[in-house]
Amino acid sequence: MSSARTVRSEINLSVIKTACSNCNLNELCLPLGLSEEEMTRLDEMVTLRRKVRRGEHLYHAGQEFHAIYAIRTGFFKTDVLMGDGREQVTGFQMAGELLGLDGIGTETHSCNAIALEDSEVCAIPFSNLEEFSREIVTLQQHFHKVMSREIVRDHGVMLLLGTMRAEERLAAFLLNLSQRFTARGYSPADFYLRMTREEIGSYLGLKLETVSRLFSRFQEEGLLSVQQKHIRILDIAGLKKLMNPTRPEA
Amino acid sequence: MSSARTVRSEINLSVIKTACSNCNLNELCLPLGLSEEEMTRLDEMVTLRRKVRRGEHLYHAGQEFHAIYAIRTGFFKTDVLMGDGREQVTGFQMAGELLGLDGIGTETHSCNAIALEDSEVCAIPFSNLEEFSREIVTLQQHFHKVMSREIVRDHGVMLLLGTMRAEERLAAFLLNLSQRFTARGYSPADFYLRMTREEIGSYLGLKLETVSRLFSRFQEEGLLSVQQKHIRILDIAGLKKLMNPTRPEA
DNA sequence: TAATCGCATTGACGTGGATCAACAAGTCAG
DNA sequence: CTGACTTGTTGATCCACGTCAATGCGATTA
Repeated sequence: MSSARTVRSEINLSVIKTACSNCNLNELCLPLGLSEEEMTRLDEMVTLRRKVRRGEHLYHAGQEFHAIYAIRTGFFKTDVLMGDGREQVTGFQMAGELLGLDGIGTETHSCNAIALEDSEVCAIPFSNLEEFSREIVTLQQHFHKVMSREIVRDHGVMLLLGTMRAEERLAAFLLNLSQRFTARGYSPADFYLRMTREEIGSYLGLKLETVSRLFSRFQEEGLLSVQQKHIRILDIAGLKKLMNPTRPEA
Repeated sequence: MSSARTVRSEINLSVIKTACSNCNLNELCLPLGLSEEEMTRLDEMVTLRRKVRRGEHLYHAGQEFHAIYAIRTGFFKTDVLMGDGREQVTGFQMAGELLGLDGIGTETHSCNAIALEDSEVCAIPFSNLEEFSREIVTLQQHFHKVMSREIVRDHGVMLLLGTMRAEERLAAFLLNLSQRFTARGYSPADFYLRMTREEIGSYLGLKLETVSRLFSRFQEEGLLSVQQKHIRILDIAGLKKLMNPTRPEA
């Protein structure tokens, strides 16, 4: 149906045409809720696939913005850097999630997006996205929801950073990962972390030593089994209780 | 030109029709960038004015979402509450800024919006906003930018909460307020805080005593003059230097 | 002008997490 | 397999900020 899928062989192999309509992520990603017909129209949107290898940037802070990226496979972190080198990780993103929303406002990316494992993304030129979302109401609504949910997620992180204690933060973090892995069909209780202790710490506003100690303590307490990056959650309820301590008095 | 502005006298006075085209805030608010003709079309959008008195909620977390609110006059805070009563203030909003973006994703507000002084907002039914932004490209683009900037702002708060020390946080907070007052034509250096020390502390991830002590210290150091809620910034450069300490070594 | 109330200031002291430091365990190149 | 390097663990100590408590101050009402 779309002759645009023909790829001239001399083109860089890491940049190839892709189609939402036969992507198994479309239930998690931008096309959610679109009819088959709308989805094939979405395919017309010039979406290029791009490979990003572990450690490489998908985009840099300061770089000009022109596309939103949907993660096809892999795992990313986004961060912002302070003048003196301090880093704040603002999020970890996995398959089906969008990257680059931060760039719309100023037409310049405001953070760095770095692959934590070899990954593949679909690039969606933003002008196309805006054009299509004027025509396809479902797409417009869904896109607005995605942005709004990002804002709500950020508020959750503020709550975490502003008012939770270290152990609550790590528990919240693990439960969040668990839930997202589940949504992707992976085990809720058994997974490999793609990020270092330092990156976890940066995200949670803690130092890597504190994160490491907490992992050890959670293990001692029978909540987790930890072998470096391999985590098994042994007591989900216990973790949840850590996060939501019933108020001491009253 | 718009007969819709006729107000039946029996209608609750706190809910009256309003028009963007003769609002002096339109350079800061949603209509930014619209042509005169587009602006008059925007007026057709059923925008109702609503008064919210000091201490009252504009909306509650959990309440059903149907409108975005543009602040006409006044000052708000938004916050999220934890099960055990801990509060995280997620932002302070002033004239021309939008409230309610958090509700789009789930069609339910995820935070509380509370007036810190007697205020007035314009309610913009979200379905209308989506409809109009399908027709008016400028409006669509501007709305997307506003949402994106909210995300970027939130990342800034994460940076603040996750990696800055107490004095850096307060300096950043004051400079941010100063800049926003300036954009509204007020003095960059002389203003009244509308929020308590506790609310500032909640926003900055600090306790009210720490905030109070920092105000005192900044005053001793000649950076500020503080008399309760009346702040005069005496040394903007000094505050900026506090926020961006040149790295000690290297 | 006194009484009440909410908010702000200040001091004394305690502590959660940071810092500093040593070491262990992976990982990768050759 | 070896050595170099990155990442993770653990202990000892420190300190920025929290906690607890007393006092002050300004606004409001009587």
